[in-house]
This record gives sequence, C-alpha cells and structure tokens, in this order.
Amino acid sequence: MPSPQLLEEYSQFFRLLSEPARLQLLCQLKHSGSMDVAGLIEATGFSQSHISRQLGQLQRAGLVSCERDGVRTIWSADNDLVDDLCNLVQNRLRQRLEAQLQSLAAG
Amino acid sequence: MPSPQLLEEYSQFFRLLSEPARLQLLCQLKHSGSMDVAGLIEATGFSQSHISRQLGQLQRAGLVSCERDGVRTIWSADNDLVDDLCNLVQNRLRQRLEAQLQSLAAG
DNA sequence: AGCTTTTATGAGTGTATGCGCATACCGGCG
DNA sequence: CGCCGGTATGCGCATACACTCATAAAAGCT
Repeated sequence: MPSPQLLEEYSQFFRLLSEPARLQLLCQLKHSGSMDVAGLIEATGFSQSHISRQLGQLQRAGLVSCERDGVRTIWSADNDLVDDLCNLVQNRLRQRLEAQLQSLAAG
Repeated sequence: MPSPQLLEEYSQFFRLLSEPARLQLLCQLKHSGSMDVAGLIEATGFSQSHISRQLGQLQRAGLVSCERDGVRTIWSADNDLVDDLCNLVQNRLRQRLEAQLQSLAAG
C-alpha cells in the first residue's frame, strides 16, 4: 500500500492530465517539437491567459520547459512519460471495447 | 496527435485517478484482494455513501468489479493498469527528486 | 408479512478550478 | 525615456464534483 503522501502525489499528477486542455497542449508540443504561445493559441483556440496558466502548471510539474527568444517564450514537452501513460490507457480502452464487442456478438 | 475524442477519453480516465479517495480504494482492494464495504469503511474512514459512489464510478470504468454474497457486496480490483501507471509516475517523481538533489549539491 | 442489515441514490452544500476579461509586468526598440 | 508586442496574473463567473444526510431498495431472518 502506498503511503497517504504518495497517494496524494499520484493524484495530483493525474489531476494535471485530467484536463483536456492541458493534455492537448502537451500533445501539441510533443507533436510539433517546440512552439511559442501564438502558435499554441492558433493550434488550440484557447485564450492567451488560459494557455499561460496551464503551461505554468505543467512547468511546475516538470512536464514542459521554456526558453526565451527575445520577448517570446518557446515551449517544449520535456519527456515521454505522458505518451507512455496515454498508450497504456489507450490499450485499456481498446480492450474494453473489444470485450464489449464480443459480449454483443455472443448475445 | 490524438483526436479530441481520444483526448477526452484520456482525461476522463485520468480524472478518475485524480482523487485520492478513489486511488486509495483501488490500492486497498489491490492490496487486500477482496473486501466488502464495511472493510473499506474500516480501512479508509470514509462514509458509506461516499465509498459506494466512488466504487460506482470505478466500476463503470471497469477498474473494479463486485459479486454479491447474500446481502453484502464483495469488491475487488480488476486489472494491473493502475499499478503500472502509478509505477511510471513514481519513477518520474523519484527522478525529479534526484535531479533536485543533484542541483542542490552542485549549487 | 414485518424487521434488520447492507448497499445504492436523490437532494443540498461547500469548495475547487476552468475560463475569459482586463490589466500589470517585462524585455526590446525608436 | 516612452512606446509596443508578448506574457503573467488579479478578479469574477460558471460549473463540476466531492462529501454528507436522509431515505429508498434489496436480501436474508423470524
């Protein structure tokens, strides 16, 4: 059994990924390599303030990092953890759907 | 890039794990094998209605399942996905702390 | 059938937070 | 120094949801 503190850490991390907007920003950065905020606004349609806040949260968790290019800030995703997690979840979703399909066919 | 629908699925799944209470119930069931609600109340200190609701959510996601034993309901965790996810996150947390430690030593 | 025990659920409350608007900060340029 | 483009942040609103109390539903016992 994980300790209560560890459970709290886990859930805080999962909470970061529980918001479609944040997940979308992460995937976009992973997909495009590096982007500035204008690009993220263009790609996602979110407001500038919203994107800034979400990136701040992701940065504090070490999932994204930024470098300044003059007045602009260039953001990039930091590691493969999120991809790995999403792949595991995707496998699970597929298994579930396949099982539903089978039980439907079996009547 | 995952589709918006898939992103939504991902985030809904992560949202399930973003609540310490649910994560604790999952880990408890994983640890103890099978438990009835009275046991979970004893182990976690949560109210009966709260536990019932959280188990319902986890059941709809296919993470736990139940069998009735007379008037009691015996719950058990259904697969290893959550453990795998938590292990990945734990590795990440450890890496982060080690990096902080190194930068502190180097600082 | 009525009574008891165990679990599920309707209703209500409080808190957290996503999201936008407006604005303050901040680094570069004339 | 004043101005301007780009980013962070205070504030407010709306909504989602964890959590509780009270109650209903279900299953066994007499």
